[in-house]
Amino acid sequence: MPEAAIEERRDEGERAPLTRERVFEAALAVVDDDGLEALSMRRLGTALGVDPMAVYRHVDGKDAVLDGVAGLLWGELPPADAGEDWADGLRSFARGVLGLFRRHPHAAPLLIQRFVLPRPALEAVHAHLEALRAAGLDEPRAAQIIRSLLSFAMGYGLAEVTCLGEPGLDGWERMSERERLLCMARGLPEGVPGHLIDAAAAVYAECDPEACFESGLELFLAGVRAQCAEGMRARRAR
Amino acid sequence: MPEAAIEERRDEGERAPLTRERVFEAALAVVDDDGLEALSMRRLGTALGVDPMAVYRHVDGKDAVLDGVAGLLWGELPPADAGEDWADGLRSFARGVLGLFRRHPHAAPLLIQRFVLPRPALEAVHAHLEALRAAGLDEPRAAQIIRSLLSFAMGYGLAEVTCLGEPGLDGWERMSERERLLCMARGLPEGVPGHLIDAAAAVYAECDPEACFESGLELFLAGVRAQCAEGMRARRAR
DNA sequence: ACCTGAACACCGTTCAAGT
DNA sequence: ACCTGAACACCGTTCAAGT
Repeated sequence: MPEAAIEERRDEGERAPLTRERVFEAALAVVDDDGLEALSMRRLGTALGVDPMAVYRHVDGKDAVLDGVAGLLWGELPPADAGEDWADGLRSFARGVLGLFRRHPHAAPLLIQRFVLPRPALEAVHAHLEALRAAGLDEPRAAQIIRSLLSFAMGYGLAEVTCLGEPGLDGWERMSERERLLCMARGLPEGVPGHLIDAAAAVYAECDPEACFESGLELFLAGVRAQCAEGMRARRAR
Repeated sequence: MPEAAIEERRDEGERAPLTRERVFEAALAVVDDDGLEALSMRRLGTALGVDPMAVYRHVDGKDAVLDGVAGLLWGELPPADAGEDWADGLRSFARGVLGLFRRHPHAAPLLIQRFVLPRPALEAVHAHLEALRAAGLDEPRAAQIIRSLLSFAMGYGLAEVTCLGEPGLDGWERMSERERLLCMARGLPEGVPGHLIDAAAAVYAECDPEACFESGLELFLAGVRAQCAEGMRARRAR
C-alpha cells in the first residue's frame, strides 16, 4: 500500500519526497517571509528539511528556482471571466495583475524580471486579445493595448511595492499619510528645496494608491473605447 | 600647485583620488558592460585600480553604491522644456524615462527598485505637475496622472529590457521578428497549445515596441485631455 | 547506483595588525 | 592616525568519496 507509506512520510513532517512544486512553494514561502535576498539554496534546503544539495536533484539551479517562483505567482492570477465584456475584462485583468504584486510584495520583482510566460498569463492574454478583436480592433492594435495595459499594471505594482522598502513593512495602502511621508523621506536627497518635496509628497505620499491606479486604468480604457468605436465603424463601412 | 599634482595622478591612470562620483561611475560602467550580477565590491575596487576595501571609505556599502548608480541614471533624464505645453511635456517625459531604460538595459531595474528620488526626477515631476495644474486640474488629479504615466513608462521600459535576457544582447527594437520569437520561446513552458503561442507572439514578438509605447502614451494622453477640458469648464463655472 | 557532504571559487563586511 | 589585507560568515555549484 504505497499510499499509506506516503501518508506515513508526510507525518514525519518535512520528509515527504521532494517535488519541483514543493521546492518552488518553499522558496516562495521564504521570499514572502524574509525577502528575496534571504533566499539561498542552502536556506531552501533546510526549509525543506533536506540536505541543501538535494535540491539540485530536482531543479537546475537557483535561476530555475526563481523562474519557478514566478510561475507560482502567475498561477494566482484570476482566470478571465468569459461573461465580462472587453472593458470589464481588461479592468479585472489589470486589477488581478496588481493584486499579484500586492499579495507578494517581496517576490513581486520576479513577475517582471524573470522572462517566463506561464500558462495562466498566456490564457489571460489570449482571452483579452480575442475580446478586443470581437470589439472591432485588428490584432496588432489589440496586442498593443494588452501590452500597454500589462506594462501599466506591472509598473504600477512594482513601484508601489518598492516604495514599501524592506521586508516586514505593512502594505502601503494601510499606512497613514504621515507614515508614507516618512517612508518617502528615505529616498530624498538632502537639502532638497521645499517645492520639490511638495511635488514628491503629492505624487507618492498624499496620492491615494487605489484611486490613482483606478483613475489611470479608466483614462486608458476610455482611450481604448474610442479606438474600438472607430474600428467598428471602419468594419461596418467595409 | 595642487592642480599639477592632480594632473600627475590622473596620468597614472586609475590612481586619481576616489570620490563618491567616481565610485558610482565605475559601478555603472561595470553594470553596463557585464550586468548587474557582475557588480561586486571587489570587482568595483579593482576596476578603480584600488584596494577593494578602500571603496568602503567613500561609500556606506553595496546598497549605497546601487542607490548611487540609480542616481546617475536619473541624472540622464532630459530636463523638462518650459516651452512645451502640458501634453508635449508629458510625452517628452515618458519618452525620456523609457530612454533611461533603453540606454542602460542592465542597470534599468535599479531605476524602479531602488527607492531614490534624485533631483532630476523631482524637477521633472514638479514641472509637469505645475503644467497640469495650469491646464485646469487640481493637485490630486495632476499627481495621479504623473504617477500613472511614470508607472506606465517604467513598467514598459523594464518589461522591454527584461525580455532582452542576458547581458550582451542587442536591443529588442533592433531584433528581427524571427529573433524576437526565438527570444520569447525561452520563456514559454513546453507543450503550450498553438493559440496561446500565437497570443504570446502577437504581444511580444510581432508587436512593434516603438509603436506600442507611442500608442499607449496617446491613449493615456487623450484621456488626460478630456479631464483637463472638464477641469477648465468647472473652473470657469466657479 | 545513489546520495551525502567536503571543497572550490566566489561574495559583503569587519577589524586588527601593521605602518 | 591611517590604511591595508587577513578573517569571518556567508554564497552557488561541483564532484569525489563514501554507502
